[in-house]
Amino acid sequence: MAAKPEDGTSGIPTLWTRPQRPRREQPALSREQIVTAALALLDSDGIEALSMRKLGARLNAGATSLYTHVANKEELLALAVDQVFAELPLPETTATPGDDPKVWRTAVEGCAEGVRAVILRHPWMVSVIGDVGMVYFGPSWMRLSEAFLTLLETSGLDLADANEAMGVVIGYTIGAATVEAAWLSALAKRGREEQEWMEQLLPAVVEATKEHPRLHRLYTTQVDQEIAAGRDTAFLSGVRLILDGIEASWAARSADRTGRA
Amino acid sequence: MAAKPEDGTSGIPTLWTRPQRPRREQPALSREQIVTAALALLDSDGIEALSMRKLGARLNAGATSLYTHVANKEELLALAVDQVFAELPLPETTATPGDDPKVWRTAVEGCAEGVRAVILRHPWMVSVIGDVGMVYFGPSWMRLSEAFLTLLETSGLDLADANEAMGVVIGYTIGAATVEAAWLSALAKRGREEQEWMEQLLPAVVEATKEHPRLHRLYTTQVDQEIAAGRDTAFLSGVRLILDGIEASWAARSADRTGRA
DNA sequence: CGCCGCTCCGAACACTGTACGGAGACCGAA
DNA sequence: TTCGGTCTCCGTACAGTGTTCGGAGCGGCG
Repeated sequence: MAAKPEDGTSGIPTLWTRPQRPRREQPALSREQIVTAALALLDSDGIEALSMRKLGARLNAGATSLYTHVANKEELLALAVDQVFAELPLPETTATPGDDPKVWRTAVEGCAEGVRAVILRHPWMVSVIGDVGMVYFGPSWMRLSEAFLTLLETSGLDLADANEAMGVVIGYTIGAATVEAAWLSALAKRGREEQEWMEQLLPAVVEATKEHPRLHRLYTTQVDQEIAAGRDTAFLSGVRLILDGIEASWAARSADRTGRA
Repeated sequence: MAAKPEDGTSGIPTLWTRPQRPRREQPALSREQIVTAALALLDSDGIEALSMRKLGARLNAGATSLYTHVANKEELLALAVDQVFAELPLPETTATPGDDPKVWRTAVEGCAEGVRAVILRHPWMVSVIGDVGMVYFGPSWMRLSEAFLTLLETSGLDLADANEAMGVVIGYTIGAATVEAAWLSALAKRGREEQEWMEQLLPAVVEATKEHPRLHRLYTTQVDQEIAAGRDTAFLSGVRLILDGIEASWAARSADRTGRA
């Protein structure tokens, strides 16, 4: 009875009104294209909005067409994560062993802040980072690691120490950003602003912490200034704390070496 | 024609052969029961094996019965996560301000190791921790935080500093454990042992790091001793690094206070 | 007795990821 | 030119998924 909408043909496809597939100038779909479209979808509508069908539709393609360019949804997500890390500017690596610690410290701080920012900018990453264990062998992440190690090594650490230091800084960064992003996207999902949510939730939390005096004090006195802007500086001072530790143990170790020699 | 298997009745249910619902001695299903069953399923078969139907089946119940005790799958997962953190022994809080730093340091180390261990013991947590931002208001986590803060505060930090210190340690712990667990469960999903996977994958990775000299060196020389046992000590030394930083800035700050007074 | 509230659940809905087979387009060889 | 092969795209189909809804059986209360 009714013709399909948007079709312009009668119900039964005849010889004359056949779909007329698009001419193939060039493959029309590419892995890069797919990944960037996926990224756009993820950023705008979040992780649970990404389905192969919706993604296909965005590219004017069928869902199953994607599978000629990407093995899996999982692989697609891994590619997306790597793509995100590609945004990061690499730390500059101009430090030399004699330098003021400030030089490499600020470089490391900047790097950590960059990773955190990238995660907060794409909050869906936290629901994905646990599933794609192989990201750490992706090209973008490798580039970043290499630059990071270069920075630390040219500042005087040997490779093993540099690796350890990187592990600590990156570990902290990922953990802190994960916690923050989880919190933020929990808020976003419920469609609240951080401020007003706090106003509504805090009383309940405070009530629930009757027998946790320290948490109670924390929430009643601290939290107002910890919101939003406070998170940035809190993160940064965490990094600085870690850098203090690294610097101290580094100093101790190189003193040990020279003292022994 | 064929009667349903296991049914013992003919095809059409008559007055006599009616299902005979189980008598209701007591509600037969409870939130706790559901959560523990979910935990068992998650631990044995991983995150993607948990579906409401399978979980129901394990409890000799229909899938939809679960919804009278739990609002969502998401809420169920949040409960499971909280349940897992309930496993943790709380740190002992017997430190006093004058004590040898070793006292609170080892307590903090133990606490961090506990959190990490719990995550590694339930690797599915990492695919879930990013989605349930509210865990940090769950009772178990609150208990843990309170104990942690108590420990630090009775050791001489004021609450704000204690909170910052806790943030750093916990952040690092979650991040490091996330990375480890993601890696481990990526291995597990492919059904390989860590050792043999390394043997197969490493050459490829080393090959892929031709233009990343530091990563190259790292993988060719370091990795063998970083496997398995090495990860524990690597994590611990990371925590120690952080504690160095905390202790230093703590000393500096209290010196500042007494000097000023 | 009727009525309410609670628990359990079968059926159904709207979607999901992905395997498969086929259709058309391109290209190089015969 | 024609033929075969390869590559890309995709309609269909399958085996699930989370969740809603209406109803059924039950216990207890009036």
